[in-house]
Amino acid sequence: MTFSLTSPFRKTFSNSLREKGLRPTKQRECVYGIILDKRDHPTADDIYYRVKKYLPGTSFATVYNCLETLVGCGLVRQVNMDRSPTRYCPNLTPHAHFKCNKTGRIYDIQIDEDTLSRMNALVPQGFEAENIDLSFSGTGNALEN
Amino acid sequence: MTFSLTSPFRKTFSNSLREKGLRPTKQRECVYGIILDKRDHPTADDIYYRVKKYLPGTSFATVYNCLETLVGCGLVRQVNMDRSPTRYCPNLTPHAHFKCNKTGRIYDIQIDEDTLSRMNALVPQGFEAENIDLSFSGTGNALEN
DNA sequence: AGTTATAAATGGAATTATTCTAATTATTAA
DNA sequence: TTAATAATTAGAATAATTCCATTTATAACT
Repeated sequence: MTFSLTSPFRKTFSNSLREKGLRPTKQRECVYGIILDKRDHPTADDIYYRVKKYLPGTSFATVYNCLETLVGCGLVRQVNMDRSPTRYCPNLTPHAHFKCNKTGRIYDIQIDEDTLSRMNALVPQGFEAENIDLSFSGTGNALEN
Repeated sequence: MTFSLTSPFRKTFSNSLREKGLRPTKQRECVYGIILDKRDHPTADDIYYRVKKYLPGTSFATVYNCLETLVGCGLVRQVNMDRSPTRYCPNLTPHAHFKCNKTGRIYDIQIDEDTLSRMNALVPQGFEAENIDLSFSGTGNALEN
């Protein structure tokens, strides 16, 4: 059994790939579906084991390849916190991340327009920011811990 | 020949270490001096080769050990951009980093109090941020490139 | 449908930054 | 000056990721 995207996601998925002349393979669909599914910022390793349940023949290289492709198409984003393994996130709105040092869990934090533009205003003349990255670490939601 | 800190830095250096019951060794002084010297955000690798000029017997493990110690004492800060090697920075004021994708160079960007407090205000109730990290990447200072 | 050209997937080896380990050397306190 | 402890050392180990050569799947064209 393969991991099937629901219709609107499937459309976004194949359109984004086709726009770049790339093929919507079942491995790519599965990886994308898994990232959309739990939204728990899984690592490549996490994704690998989840993909295996649907497509047992999948290799690590494929997971990395798929992730690179999905990132390249703008379908998912990489989240890097310090030197820990890269995590993947389907939330494409401007947001920051908060990592709880106790649980390792990562939370999305929305950034309002005003704060976002202030942050962008920090960039000096002559510099052109393509990417902005804001992250926090500390102790997470006391209620959940 | 060893790398000697100028008097005010040397004092900060040995005080910070002694406060934690750690020894101000020549390797630690050298690593710290090198980070203060060029302020170009060197990697452990960069630091290793620079240290070797002064203390040829120094090993990689020592460089990593020294860096860990210096970070632990709050004398230097780690700068992580994506998955690239960790860089080290003696600037302890609140500041962001800008990485030029063309040259690889990293620039410090000051963060004003107002913007900083707005960023901190993004953290939701129940979360306690110990660390905040803001970084940009894109194309750097056109005049310098 | 069948062929062909090309893109993607695969398994395993290689790479890279970093950490660990056990033995040696240096520093500090008594 | 010695003893206790901390730091350094060389090299092995690890972990995440990338590379490579081969096989398989996909899409375009008969």
